[in-house]
Amino acid sequence: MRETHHRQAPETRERILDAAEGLFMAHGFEATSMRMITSTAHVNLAAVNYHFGTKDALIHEVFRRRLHDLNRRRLAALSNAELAANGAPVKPSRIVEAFFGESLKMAADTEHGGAVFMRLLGRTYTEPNEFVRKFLAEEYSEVVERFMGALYRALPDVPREEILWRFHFMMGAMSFAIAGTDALQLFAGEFDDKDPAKLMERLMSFLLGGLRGPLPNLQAPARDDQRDAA
Amino acid sequence: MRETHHRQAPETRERILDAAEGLFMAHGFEATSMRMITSTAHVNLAAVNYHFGTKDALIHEVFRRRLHDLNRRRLAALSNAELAANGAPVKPSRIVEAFFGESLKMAADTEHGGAVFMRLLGRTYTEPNEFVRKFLAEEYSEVVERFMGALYRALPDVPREEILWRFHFMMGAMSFAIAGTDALQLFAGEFDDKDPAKLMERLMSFLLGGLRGPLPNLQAPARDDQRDAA
DNA sequence: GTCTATAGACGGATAGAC
DNA sequence: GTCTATCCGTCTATAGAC
Repeated sequence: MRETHHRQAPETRERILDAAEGLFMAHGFEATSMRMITSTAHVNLAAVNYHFGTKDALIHEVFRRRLHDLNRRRLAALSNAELAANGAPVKPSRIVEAFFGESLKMAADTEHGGAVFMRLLGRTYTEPNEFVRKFLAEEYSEVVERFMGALYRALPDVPREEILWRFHFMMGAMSFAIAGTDALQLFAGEFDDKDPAKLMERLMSFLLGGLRGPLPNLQAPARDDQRDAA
Repeated sequence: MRETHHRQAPETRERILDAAEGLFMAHGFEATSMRMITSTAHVNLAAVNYHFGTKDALIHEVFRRRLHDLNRRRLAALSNAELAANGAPVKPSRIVEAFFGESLKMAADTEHGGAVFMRLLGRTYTEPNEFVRKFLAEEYSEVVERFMGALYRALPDVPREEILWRFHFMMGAMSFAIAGTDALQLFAGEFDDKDPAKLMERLMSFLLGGLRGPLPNLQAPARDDQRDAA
């Protein structure tokens, strides 16, 4: 593996990342060649390998630079909610808002490329590529742990597995919300209203409804002590 | 464009389709080469071009053969619910069950390859590839029209755009439900219980909760009394 | 750090024998 | 319908001049 040079030539480097982000979003990783990236970024073909080493390393860096920021904001939002709760468990709606609200905020940021990135991220959750799955899991591990812990404390009577599934479902809904009409064209031309603020309200309403849905009537396997009073 | 030969050599043809389906699911379209497909199917490399013409045509056929059946079942389920309603609008929960219930049924069919296909389909909803989006939209057009019409009749007081968005969110939740732990490994090893029957109850509970969530407080054009979507 | 040029592998597709 | 052999394009990555 070749050494990367993070500090030099920031301009070229950023141009490559921006171009790659947009092209990955539009065409996927495999269908996006280095040549497409370098010609879009107006840099030389060899510059990518010079700055990032390999295409995989470039992909990784495209995600790392945004996810670092996004997850920091998510954790900060959760910490704020916890402070406001003053020792009591945070309300589930606050937890959901902390996580998905920051997602949608970034998705609404069309000026600094957040919107492009979030659409890329949304589809990457279901990315088959082994190495992409691996580093996404690493980038998310702390956030998942913190948010799941908060939800367990907020919903002590709900089996943890149910909470995990519902969070998973919420991620799916958010993915599609951000992808909007770009991804699935089944409803092409039918979404007249794409105002991000309204999307936020629409999604939150749906997510909280789903989270509060009556628990399914499973023949519970008599687990011991799901009640962690924190 | 080369002519396809649907009736001849069904065995080879089916083996190719099965192999392609599995490999597309595991690695994606671009990362799956013709050579991977033919060696997995134990057929000659040239057989793919003989039977399907091009790789894109093969991809199309992988989807067509399953979607035809799936959408037929969805429409039949909706028709049954409409007959049972006897002229009255079908309950939203019945409509949702008709659509997503058939999805999960196919996802639970591990014997005839339905499970593999549904995981492939789930991630393909967010597929960037232009031509894939296009034929998916075509395959779905009738189903979308029928189900949206049923939901509009069932929820006459809910703005149609809200219904569209919520259905879109539901598709996202279903996608992730089917992808399960395979897609996103954020909760790796934490889903102990993958029983399809329980997944069905879990997902339905979430979807209906989301559908019934209070309508978001958009600066609405003063419609009368939309407290609840269900 | 940036460039040209190219190595070296693999991709989809086809020609033509059987 | 099935096979071998091959064309020709594109890909990632690198060597080496500047």
